Amino acid sequence: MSKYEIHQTNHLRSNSSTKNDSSESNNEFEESIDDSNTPTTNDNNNIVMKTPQSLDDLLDADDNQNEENTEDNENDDDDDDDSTRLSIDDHNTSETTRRKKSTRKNGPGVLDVPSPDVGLDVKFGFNDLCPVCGDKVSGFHYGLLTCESCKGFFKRTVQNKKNYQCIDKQQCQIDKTQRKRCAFCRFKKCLQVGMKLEAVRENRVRGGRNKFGPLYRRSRALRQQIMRQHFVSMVKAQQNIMPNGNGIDNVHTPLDITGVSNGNGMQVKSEPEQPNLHPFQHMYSSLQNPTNVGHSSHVHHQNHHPHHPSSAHHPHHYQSSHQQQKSSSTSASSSTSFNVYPDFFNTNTNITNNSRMPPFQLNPFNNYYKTPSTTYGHSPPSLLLQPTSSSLPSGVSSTNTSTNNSNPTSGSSNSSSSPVGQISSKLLDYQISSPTTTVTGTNGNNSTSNTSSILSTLTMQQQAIAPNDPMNTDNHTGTSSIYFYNNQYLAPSYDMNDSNNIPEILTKLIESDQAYRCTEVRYIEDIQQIHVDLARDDGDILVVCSLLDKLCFLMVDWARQSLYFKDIQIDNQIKLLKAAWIEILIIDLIWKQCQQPKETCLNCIVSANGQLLNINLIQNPAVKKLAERYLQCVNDFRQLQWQYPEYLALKYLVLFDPDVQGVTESSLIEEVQEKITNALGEYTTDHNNSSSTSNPTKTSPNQQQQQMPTNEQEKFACILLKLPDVRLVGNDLKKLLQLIDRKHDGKLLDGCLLGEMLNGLQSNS
DNA sequence: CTAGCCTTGACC
DNA sequence: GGTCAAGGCTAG
Repeated sequence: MSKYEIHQTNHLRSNSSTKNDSSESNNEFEESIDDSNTPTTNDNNNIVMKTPQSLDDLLDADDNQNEENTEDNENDDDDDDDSTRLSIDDHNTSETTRRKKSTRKNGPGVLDVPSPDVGLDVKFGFNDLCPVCGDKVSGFHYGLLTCESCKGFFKRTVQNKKNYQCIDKQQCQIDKTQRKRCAFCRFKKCLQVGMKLEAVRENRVRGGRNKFGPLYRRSRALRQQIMRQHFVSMVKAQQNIMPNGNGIDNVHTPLDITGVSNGNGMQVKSEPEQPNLHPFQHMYSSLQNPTNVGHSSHVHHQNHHPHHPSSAHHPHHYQSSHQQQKSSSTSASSSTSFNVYPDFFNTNTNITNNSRMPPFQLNPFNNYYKTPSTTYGHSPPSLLLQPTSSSLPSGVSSTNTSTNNSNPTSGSSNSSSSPVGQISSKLLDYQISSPTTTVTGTNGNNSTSNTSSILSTLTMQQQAIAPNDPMNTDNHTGTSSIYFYNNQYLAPSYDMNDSNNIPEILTKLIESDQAYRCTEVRYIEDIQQIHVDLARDDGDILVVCSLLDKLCFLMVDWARQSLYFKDIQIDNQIKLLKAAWIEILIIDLIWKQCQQPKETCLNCIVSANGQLLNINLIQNPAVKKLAERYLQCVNDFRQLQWQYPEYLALKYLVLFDPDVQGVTESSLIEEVQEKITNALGEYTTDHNNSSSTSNPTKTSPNQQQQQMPTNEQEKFACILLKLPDVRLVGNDLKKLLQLIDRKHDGKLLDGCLLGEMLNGLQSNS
């Protein structure tokens, strides 16, 4: 079994193991997020009409310059799309017929060839495994590549409104041999990996195609690209071994990938029996709110009432969505969802009992945004570094902080106790509180504080610092950007002289990122002043949320200045960000932690503020499990010897998801995604250094199944296949934040960017 | 009930 | 007319 194959299998195991690790939370999470999404969003929509606005504002600054560049791209994309589709379809046309013939007898085969293909699969690692049970994939079914049996099982379950129960702890391992043992866990896993309820037709109409066609097509195209990279890697690896090329008789050249002999006289199908699913399309697109595409009634109900009373009272009782509907009217979703964290904040009556707090204090962020003399009023005095506060545009910040409900300096219509005003004032406060006195000075943007838009302020600051002059930052902050890089925040000190053999696109990404990091330094200083005290009864959740909120801000700031992204229409930018923000955030954190010596943070999460957070101090078991899962991700990436260009590419791949609902420039986005995918594949081929350290030196049983690449072609796949784990962590984090927010009647994150992202994701992801 | 195989039909 | 992802059928 190839590493690639192992990895995918392990991904499945990983899902299962993480389920074991956090089975309760996982399951509960799963229900609670759906549960919380809709009502919370509804609530917020009712209460906070402005929610998208601040994000809009953040992005609108570049609107003017981005409005005119889509048409050509769209045309180009269409061409690309067609060509991609052509190659695929051409290939499929010949292959499918043969496949149908062979699979009838041999079962659904990824490579459509009988036993000899096992060796081929092992060799290339391109075997597709059902994300539910690990059996061989027979095609796209209900949204993703699954095996025939899981397809049928899913169909029967949904059509017949099955009501399963788990006799164990809802943690049953689902694999090919045990998938019959627990229908409850099997169906749960079907949903987890992303099988779409709405793809099961209520009217049982046969034939035809569904609305997922384009998604499937893109998936295939991306999978083909992955395979192409594998072949390129394989060829290069072989050439390294046998420079004369004689050693690659059985290795397909990149040009052969749509139909080549494997050397055994067998036709190797590049697609759809391609490498593992592209993470973005199915495995990785799992656990999303089905609302995106949900049309059938049961989907609708699933979305709105996943947390039905029966599930709360009978944890082993799984109801079909239809049945959930029946019971949903009596569901107290809010209360039941909190059962996930029965002891969360229990001791903090000041927080949980909102009635004791004056209105503006219901939003604890006020404490952090509004305290005079510092942006973070709650921070321990020792951490209240003076440069920040002293560098605040005096008068601006002090005025801001002198009141809890207005931002006079903004001159904004938002300045009031309204949610919009809170957002603006908070972000502006954050913005201005950054040590950027030189920025405001150089740009003459005293007007900054007078502008009505947070974004315009941000834009002013962006313009103040020449983005391509890294040293500018030093002048402004008195702190070398290298200081931060060497302190391993996000961007390492990357020697562009090492850019030999780096794909041009990645070089551009690096340049873009490094330029941004220089402007980012001042914000990082701000963030580094935050101190989290996990020993607090509430886990210092307010500070954590404040930190995350600022990271959201940074992420938006980064994205809107990033290569390619700024060429996208603003409304699409918003959609992409809302869909990807949590994963980008997680990736950033993982990257940061990967830059630290492993020994220094074995059981610690390296927070964005540089603080080491010992997860053993986390009181809540579910949260602790989430932290452990996160650390597992960190460990996996660390073993991959994840490199800076790879990290950047991954962020871009997450961000540029053409399947985000409502995005209108999907072709352009897809083109970027493809470019980055190709570049990443090329880079991992040329710059792999993980093989020497890839021997699993696992320390825990759960990790034993995790596999790391032994060669470059597999590193590429392993990196991509880590995305599902990133998403799982991100989803759980979102659920946690939503639960906490709801625990505070939605006022904890009300009016801040984090809350906006959190509650706005429903319509986009 | 499972899962492999067959039929259907919108889409290309 | 081919594709392929739906639903249907049925032996085990």
